[in-house]
Amino acid sequence: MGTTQLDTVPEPKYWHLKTVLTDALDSEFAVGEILPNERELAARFGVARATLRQALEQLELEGRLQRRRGVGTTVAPPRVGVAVGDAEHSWPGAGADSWQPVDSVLAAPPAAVARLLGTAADAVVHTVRRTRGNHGQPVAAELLYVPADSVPSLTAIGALTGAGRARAVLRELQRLDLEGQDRSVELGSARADDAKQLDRLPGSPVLLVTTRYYANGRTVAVAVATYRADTCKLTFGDSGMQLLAG
Amino acid sequence: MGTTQLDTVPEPKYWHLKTVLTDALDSEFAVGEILPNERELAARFGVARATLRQALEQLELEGRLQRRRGVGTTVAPPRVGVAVGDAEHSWPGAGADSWQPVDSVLAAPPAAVARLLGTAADAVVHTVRRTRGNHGQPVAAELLYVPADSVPSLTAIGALTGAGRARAVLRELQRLDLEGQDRSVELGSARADDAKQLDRLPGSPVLLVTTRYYANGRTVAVAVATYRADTCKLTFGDSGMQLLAG
DNA sequence: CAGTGGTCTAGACCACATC
DNA sequence: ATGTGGTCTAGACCACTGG
Repeated sequence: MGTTQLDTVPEPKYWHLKTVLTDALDSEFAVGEILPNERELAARFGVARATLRQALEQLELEGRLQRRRGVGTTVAPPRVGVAVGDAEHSWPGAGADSWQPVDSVLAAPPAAVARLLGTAADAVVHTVRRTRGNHGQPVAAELLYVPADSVPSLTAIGALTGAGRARAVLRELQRLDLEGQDRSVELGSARADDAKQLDRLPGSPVLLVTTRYYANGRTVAVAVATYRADTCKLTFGDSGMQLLAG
Repeated sequence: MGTTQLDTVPEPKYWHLKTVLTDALDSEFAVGEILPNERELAARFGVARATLRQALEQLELEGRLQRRRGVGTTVAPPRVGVAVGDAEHSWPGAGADSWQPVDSVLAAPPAAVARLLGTAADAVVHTVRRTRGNHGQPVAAELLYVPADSVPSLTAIGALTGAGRARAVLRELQRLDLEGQDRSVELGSARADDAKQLDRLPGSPVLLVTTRYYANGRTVAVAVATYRADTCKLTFGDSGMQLLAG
């Protein structure tokens, strides 16, 4: 007789709290405004602080809130769209993009990267670090892995350090004939060094964008970019989008 | 004298725990194996259960673990690559894809979708629900929003229900001349209904893929797909990738 | 039924930012 | 020095799965 499921499972408190807070954020708070502190919010809703925090955590995950230790919890602005596939098949650092080279060293990449590159697990490769900003805020940190034999004409690099060395590697890469590239996006948590560059705590959720560059019939470079998941919305596709995107 | 930063900040316990567990997963456990239960693991490491759970949570976020209430915590298989941009510019449901239409109703879309479609906030649109599976496991749930005037020749739909109705809407859409599309990817948390379809708890982390379809010089449809963030790695780009991907 | 993970509490102390 | 969010504890009970 079609009893629609009423008096069904009791909704968890933190889940209900989340909806209440979401509505409040929509109607009563302006972007950038500081919320009451966690102890007061918990008291106001009659829950333990840990429960309140569980709700805040989800809201931060959804990009609605921003929490900073020692400061407070603020209402986050809508996520910024960050173009990831704006130009089809282009080398990193080509033209004027929003990336900034930081430095470069020779180091053994993580096992997963070595597998993609087809190099031995302990082989060292050029490792270029870049960061990407948006309106003054850091949004991404990237490590680009380039085996030495991908850029054979790169010589006399020993004398270079820092950003200069990073630029030298990118320059050599751009001389190759890019045959293709592909990407994957997955969820991860920020490693300690990336977290510092992104101004977040270690372990905060990030979007990992892995790009593989093909030339000469093989994989010549792999880039792993770490985007702040709380503030970023990655955009792909036709250039027309950014103009219309809300 | 180059004192490398020793006795620096005390690493949080859950962070250290995560590292230890990660190493253990790499060396001592096989995919699918069941870990000791949380109370025992906590005791074994000499921490409170809540602290242990904080570490497990992150590992689940990274796709290393899978936790199921009433069952236990198991070692997760590597993330499956799910093609999102495999075919350039194609209508949903065109050809043989891994999506399965579920049903379709007329309903008012969320405000954010209405904004993308350029419809009034309370205007109803065709809302098609589809699900996507991979090796028998559900990986994504999608809601496709199609304003009625995007498919003017769609008539006599009132008699249809369920999957048949969903297919009818998709069929009409495919008759249009697709001019372009673009996508965005962001982090979200699963709504209650999506969570049920994905066999997850409400609030679990998901990747939201928003696709916008252009035809006749305007946005004719918007799709919001919800992918399980714990098990999915979204792949874009050249078709050659999937063959080589590890 | 017993055992699992999920939720919740009421405290405590710590790291950090700001004044 | 004060106030914030971040970490941690030791418990309790609930919801779910499986034999």
